[in-house]
Amino acid sequence: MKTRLASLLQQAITSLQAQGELPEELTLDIQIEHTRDPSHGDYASNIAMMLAKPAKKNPRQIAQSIIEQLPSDNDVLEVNIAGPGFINFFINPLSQHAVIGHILQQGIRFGTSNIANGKKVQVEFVSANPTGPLHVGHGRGAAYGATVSNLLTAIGYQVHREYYVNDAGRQMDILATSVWLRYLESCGKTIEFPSNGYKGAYISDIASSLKKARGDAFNAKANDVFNNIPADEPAGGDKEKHIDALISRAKELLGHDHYRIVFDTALTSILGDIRLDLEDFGVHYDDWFSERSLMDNGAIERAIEKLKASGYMYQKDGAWWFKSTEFGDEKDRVVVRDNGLTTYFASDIAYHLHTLERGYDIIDIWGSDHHGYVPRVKAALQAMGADPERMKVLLVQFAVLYKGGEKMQMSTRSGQFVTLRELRKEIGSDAARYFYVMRKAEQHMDFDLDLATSQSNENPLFYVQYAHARVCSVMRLLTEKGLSYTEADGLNNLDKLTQSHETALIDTLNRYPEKLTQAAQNFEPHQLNHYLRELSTQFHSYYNSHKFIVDDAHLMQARLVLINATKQVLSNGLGLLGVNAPESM
RNA sequence: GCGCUCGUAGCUCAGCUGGAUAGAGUGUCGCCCUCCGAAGGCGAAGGUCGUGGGUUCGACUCCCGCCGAGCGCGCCA
Repeated sequence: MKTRLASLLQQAITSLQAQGELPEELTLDIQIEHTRDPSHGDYASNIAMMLAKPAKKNPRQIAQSIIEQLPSDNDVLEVNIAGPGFINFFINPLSQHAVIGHILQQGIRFGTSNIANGKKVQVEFVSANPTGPLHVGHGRGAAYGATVSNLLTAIGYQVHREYYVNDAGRQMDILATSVWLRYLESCGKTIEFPSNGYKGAYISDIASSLKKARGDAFNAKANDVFNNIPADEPAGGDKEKHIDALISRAKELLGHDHYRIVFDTALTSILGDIRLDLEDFGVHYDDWFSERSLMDNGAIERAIEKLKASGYMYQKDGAWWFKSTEFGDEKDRVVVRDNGLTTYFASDIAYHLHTLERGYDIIDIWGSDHHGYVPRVKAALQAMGADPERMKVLLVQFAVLYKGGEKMQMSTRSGQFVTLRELRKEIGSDAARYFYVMRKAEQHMDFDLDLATSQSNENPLFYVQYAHARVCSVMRLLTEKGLSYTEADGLNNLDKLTQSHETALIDTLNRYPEKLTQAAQNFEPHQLNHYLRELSTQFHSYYNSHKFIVDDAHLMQARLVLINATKQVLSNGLGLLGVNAPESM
């Protein structure tokens, strides 16, 4: 309907231009919006006010001229001027009713489109270091990324969901060493556990399963382990130097093969746990991309060569630097360290290049604490001749957890955090998925555990699910009464739906496709979330003021057709959010 | 100090990319079940949109200053 009205306006303006009433040269951006106030009609355009300046005329006068030139349309009942120069359109309610038939006919596909025309895009999200279980902070990125992926798919993108696994680097070495030290403890050794090691209970679990599977294969004497290791922080030393020395010692005492076994056992165990967690959370991936594979197959080396060839690399203090400042970054960045090892940045450059080369545009979903990282990656892509616009970073603020009114501090290292698994156990996947995308992603979010766990009506998810279940309940009752539902009959009697509750509900159903499109294009699941809330509100209100199962058979079928269409849209929307639409509660 | 993000009802947050009288939920206070599920509905109260300027027909929205919050500023990832 919007595009139809825009086209009508376009025609009117064109003929006014031909008559010399409006200047020939105009850059038109015809905006049609839904009115907020029903007394302003169904749709409104501000085009007359936008034309006021170039035409050097009073907006109301322009609006009058446009209306006079407007081609007639059977579904446009009335057009008038209001306020400073708005053009308000009143639409034939019967034309709005047609949406009900569309919804029932298209079913789960209603609202989807192909406006992206199959464009390939990769959404990379969560990608937490496999050094521990996912916590509630990761949960928001998971829910957001999965939902954004669903939304993009719904408007015709070919979406590739990917988890970038940081299975290389120092953090992983710290993990492996932490496991090994716990393993030594399980062998009866007395260990002073490093302050910078991973202290979670899951480390000991991995260590004891290693002990069970391999016996004493990795055993060592405590003296050999700690001999000549610089002091830890509590002992007045440097915790970083302490842990680095322990890593070297672990590699030395275990030898390459055994160290690798400890390392891979830890990695496999934790990553397996993460995968399971995400699956249970309804978050699915097309690929789990290994950082180490980039090293093994030479992709990092190739990327570095490409950067060097671009002329934006230089050597200083024994390291290779990338001149990211040339592209607006705050400072230049090290790509190859003076010890010859590549940085995480180098891996990331190779990873992004690799993705672009496979034909995907990139959507990275990162915690907002990584925002400073964006310019350098874009700079690298640009230096290598790629279009940085093909990479988009969506930042997600961490949710701050509250319990008993107290803010909960979280740290993976110390092992003190609420895991995603615990959260799901307490409030269920549906509530967690819904809660996480209730707010705009870059907005700080307070996640009140007491509220979410209260299972009460304070939880907005129940409200939406309840609307869906209520329709199902009505249909069950219909059957119990020995009555039947005849869709065709209902669709033939839509003109009986004239109550204000009914026209309002139909109007909201009409908005679903554009709402979905908008939510997808702006990467804003919360818009869909709010829409579903609004749709539910109108349904509940309708439910309370009118009975659906009435004596007038035609009216009853018309109403049943309307509430079934509502149920379909609720189900479609909840589905995109990764939430169940229950038949009963 | 510099950079990014953000300040909207008591609380948690929307505000359709510059439009008409700034909206929801929650909380508080009134009502509504002989009735398809009251996990519901109807109504009331609640605001200097952090603050001071600017841009224009028109600003919560765009620009600048200030105040306040979070994050970032490693040859860590």
